[in-house]
Amino acid sequence: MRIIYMGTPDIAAEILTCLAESRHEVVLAVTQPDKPVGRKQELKASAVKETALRFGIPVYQPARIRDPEAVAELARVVRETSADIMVVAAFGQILPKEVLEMTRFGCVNVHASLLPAYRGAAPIQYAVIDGLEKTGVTIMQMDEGLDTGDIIDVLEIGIDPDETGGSLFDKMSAAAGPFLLEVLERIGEGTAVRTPQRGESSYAAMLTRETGRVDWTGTVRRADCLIRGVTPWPGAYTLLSGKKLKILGARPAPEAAGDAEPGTAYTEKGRLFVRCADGWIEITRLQLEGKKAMDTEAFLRGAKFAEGQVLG
RNA sequence: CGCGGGGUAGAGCAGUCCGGAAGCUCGUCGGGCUCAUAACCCGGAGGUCGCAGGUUCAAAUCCUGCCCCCGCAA
Repeated sequence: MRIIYMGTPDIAAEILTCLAESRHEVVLAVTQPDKPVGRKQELKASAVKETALRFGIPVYQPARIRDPEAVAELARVVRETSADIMVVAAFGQILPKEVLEMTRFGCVNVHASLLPAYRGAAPIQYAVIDGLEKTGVTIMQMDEGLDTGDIIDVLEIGIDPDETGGSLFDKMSAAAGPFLLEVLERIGEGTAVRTPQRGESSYAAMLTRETGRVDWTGTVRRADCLIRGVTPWPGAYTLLSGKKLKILGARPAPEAAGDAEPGTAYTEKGRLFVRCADGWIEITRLQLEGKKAMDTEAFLRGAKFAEGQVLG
């Protein structure tokens, strides 16, 4: 099939790679405009743009896909390339009806959750934050709502006890491409079955940096899931004497005994434990504002800690 | 010119404001104690103090320029 692809971040780029290497032809990659990034505010291309350029696929970066100008451009490409379908994965913009109906097979979306749960921007991280045991990839026929279209197929993916947002991202990225190819096959043959979404829906809003702030008054399990879910982005953190302390690695420490106020830090032999409502969590790797990331053991050699110090 | 922290022994830090012998914790090497030990005791090695200039009798410390790392913001 001739495909118009829309997507932006890493996961979308991996799926694009899979398509580009398949027998299908990607005739255009639509992605978000380059954005200023980093300390120097240099413009950076999205992962999808970089991948598209690598495969020699034309790139289109409309500020708003709903603008008449952008719709007209897409229509032109569809006409000139006889594109059959649009595939959308983490694109970041809502498509107008004209675009949805522009090609023979319409628009299909690859979404990283078992819909209708976790519609929206951050389904992967929230699956970990909420402590789920499984999630999945859903491919659906897009409609005008936000992740509300009819389901074509789902692929379940297990979440490990030590899963992080990043590791789950990798698992889903790797699984999504081949799964999509399979589904495209059925769509092309006309054997794809579309089923309305059933069950209770939920919404996974975009993560902000504040999402990563650990609430030590919650349970160990909640803190553990949150830390893993927001790792490596936006990253978990707490405050140490008013400075931001990133938590890069942590694990529940059921072996640690004793009670203390939530947030109390306890150090022993190069290890650092923090008290939650119902137990202790060990921080294994961290980074203080302005400093490099390091293992807790190294950090504690600098002896910045007073015993009984409270974090948060 | 966005704001801010930092570059000192293998690791993590103090010392810089108020120039005047290079320190701390850990690691490492050797010895001792011990049934034994990641515990304890004694001793040792290891550093062009990011780079280049300048001021000074004397610079990690003051002045100038440059390089690199990181937090915020976006």
